[in-house]
Parts: sequence; structure tokens; C-alpha cells
Amino acid sequence: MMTEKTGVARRPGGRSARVTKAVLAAAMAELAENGAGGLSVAAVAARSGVHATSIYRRWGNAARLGLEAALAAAEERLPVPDTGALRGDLMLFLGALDLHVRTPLGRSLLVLSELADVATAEARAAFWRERFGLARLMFTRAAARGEIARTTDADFALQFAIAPIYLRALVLQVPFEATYLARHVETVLQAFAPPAQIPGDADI
Amino acid sequence: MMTEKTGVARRPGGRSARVTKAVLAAAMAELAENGAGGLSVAAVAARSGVHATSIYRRWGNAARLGLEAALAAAEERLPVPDTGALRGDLMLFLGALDLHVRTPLGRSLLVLSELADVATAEARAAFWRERFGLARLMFTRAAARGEIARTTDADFALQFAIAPIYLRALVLQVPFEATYLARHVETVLQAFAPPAQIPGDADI
DNA sequence: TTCTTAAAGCAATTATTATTGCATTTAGAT
DNA sequence: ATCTAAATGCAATAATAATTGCTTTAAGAA
Repeated sequence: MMTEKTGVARRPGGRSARVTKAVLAAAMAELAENGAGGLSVAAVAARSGVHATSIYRRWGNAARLGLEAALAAAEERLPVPDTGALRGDLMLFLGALDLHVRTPLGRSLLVLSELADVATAEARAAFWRERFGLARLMFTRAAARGEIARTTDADFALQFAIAPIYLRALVLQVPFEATYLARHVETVLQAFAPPAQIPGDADI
Repeated sequence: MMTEKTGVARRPGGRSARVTKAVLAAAMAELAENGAGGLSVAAVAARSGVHATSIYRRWGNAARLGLEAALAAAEERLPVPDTGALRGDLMLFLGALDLHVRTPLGRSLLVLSELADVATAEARAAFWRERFGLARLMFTRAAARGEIARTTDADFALQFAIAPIYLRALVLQVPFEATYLARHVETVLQAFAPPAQIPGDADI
């Protein structure tokens, strides 16, 4: 009798789990050291103690392996804050994002998303769904508090907030500027500001 | 007697020029067909009729060659409009940008920028300097007309405007939406709107 | 036109990356 | 404890990418 509904007994525990964990950890370390361009299955194999053949069989190629590692890394490193004000939330969140996408590991996510084939599309989509599910709360809470227009589309606004961070670090590759972040956050607040109040009118 | 100040006679004309042109054209075609991930020096050599050895000697590797081709392609494809109003300029420019970065050739610029080594940093920087030099005019003209705050930093605003286009096409990989662009442009206009007029006050 | 040599062609070699068939190990069921 | 086959190890092979030494071609100066 089978334990799985699929008809074939899988073995996700034990050795396989250890191998997977060791390989992903090694891949993350390699990405952190050499970035996406320098990722090679042979190096990950050597570092993890798992044979390259096994890695090729499980992940197929370096890009897919790297993508999985980069997604896991991003997951860990970017918690969504809740300071009670959008300005504070964005300063913290976008500041951390800026730092992350300026590390080789952070940068690699983008490149690997591009290089990885369509087989990884669903994994990438799921990643962004989950990330946006958490991060959009910054905007839905702010809208509820009336800090931004109550009709604001949270996902649309979040894209505006994070996009220039990616652009500057990855595409333009302009160096980090300490004064940039505050300016950027003010612009986002302005872009989604609530409709102008009639002067003297305290609340809606 | 030397013709160049460098002390060694170069030969940029004639055959070298033809070879360079043929190789870049072939590289662009390859990028358009297979994207950055599928670019190989061997394929470009076969398509261009130039020996792979010559390509390696001139460009060093596939990433550098591809980057040069992708930069040249972007140069050609994204003219900066001047409709007389920022809204119209942005609709045209960002619309073309959106289409471009959704083609394999357009997408490849980003990946290749990441993969190419530091030796290409100055070429990339020069590219963006030139692009921004042209595109920022949309904002400086709009500021002069009073459509946006006269104190607007044109480069900052331009980054804010183009970033979500890149993010959606390259990072999030969300599909093209016909209704998105107009919404996006309105948000940019709002973000850099001039200070509120005192009602009834016609001009500054 | 002749001459020099930069630049490209060419073939062979080396290095890197990916694949395949078979042996060994071991998770998980009985 | 025993058994089955999923998963990994291993070595050999194939495919692809990059490098090197030498030859040939032809741009550009005289």
C-alpha cells in the first residue's frame, strides 16, 4: 500500500533533505561570494560535499539552483516593519532592500530570474505573491489611517516604492547615497497623498 | 611618423570596421532570438562570418559583446519625444520603453549589465549619462512650463518614472496591461505636482 | 606602388560544463 | 529484521566554451 496518492513512494526526508539543505546553503554562499555570473555547479558540489551529478539531476542547471537559493535568501532578509506610520515603515523597509540588492546575493535574484527558464516561472510568481502579500500591508494600513488616499491600490503603490531601489542598484548601478532614501520616501508619500483637505475641515 | 598620438598606428577603418559592424549586428540578432542567456560566441561567429577567435580577441567574452550590442540597440529604439506636454511625452516614451524591455533584446541589457565585469563599467555609465541627458529634458521642459514643481530634480523624477516599467517587465515579470500606463503617468504627475495654488490666484 | 605590421583567419589544445550508464547507499514500507 | 527501489555516488564520455601559436590578409604610411 502506498503512502502517497501519486502512486510512487517519494523520499523527501532523511538523506534527500540533508542533501537539499547542504546544496542550497552552499549555493547561497557561492552567490554571496561570486554573484550570479560566477555560479558553477562544480563549485557548489565541492563546497556542499554533494556530487555534481546529483545537483544536475535535481536542479537541471546552475540558473535554477541559484534562483532557488536566491529566493530563499530574500525571504529571510526582508521583514516587513510596522512602525505605525508609512514614512517610518518605508524608511526601514526600503533601506533594508537597498542594502540587500547591493550585495552580490541580492543582485543575483534578478539575473537568475531572467536566465532561468519558464519551468521556474511559477516558483518566481509564488515568491512575489508572498512578498507582496506581506509588504502591501504597509500601504493598506496607511490608507486605513488616512496617511495616503483611501482608494490607493496597495500593490501599485508598493511597486512605485520599491522600483527605483532596484533600478538604481541593478540597472543604473549608481552608488549608494545616504540622502537619497528620505527624498524618495517623501516622493512616494506625495504621489499617493490623500485628496487636499478643505482648509479648516478637520476630518472627513 | 605616426598618425595617432598614442604612438602606435591603429586601423579602425576598412576591414576592422566591417567586422565590428557584422559582429554587432549578428549579436543583436542572436539576442533578439534567444535572449542574454542563449548568447554564445560560436553562434555569433557563425552568423556574422567572423571567426570566433577574432571575437574573443576583441571582446573577451560573450557578456561584453552582448552588452555592447544591447546598448547600441537601446540607443536606436528609444527616441525622446517632445509633444509639448509632460503627459504626452511620458505616454509615448514609457510606452515604447515598456514594449522594448519586454523583448528579449531589451531584457538582455539588464542581465548583461549584471554579468559584465568592471571593465565595462565606464561604457555602461556613459550610456546612461547620454540616455539621461536626452530623457531628462522631458522633465526640465515640463518644469519650465510649470506642469510640475519648478524645483523638480529632473534625473530623480526620470528615475521615478521609468523604474516601475523595468520592475514589472524584468523583476516581477507581470504581463503587459493596456490600462496600466495611463495610471502610471498620472501617478508620476501627482508625485511632482507643483505646490497647490491659492484658489483664485491665476499665476505665480 | 611598396612596405610594415595591425588585425583577422585557422587549427590544435585546454578548460569548463553537462550527460549517461552503472554501482552503491539508504529511506521507508512490510 | 528484511526488502524494494528512490536517491546519490562515481567514472567515463560528450558537448561546449575559451585559449594559444602560428599563418595569412590587407589598412594605411611612405
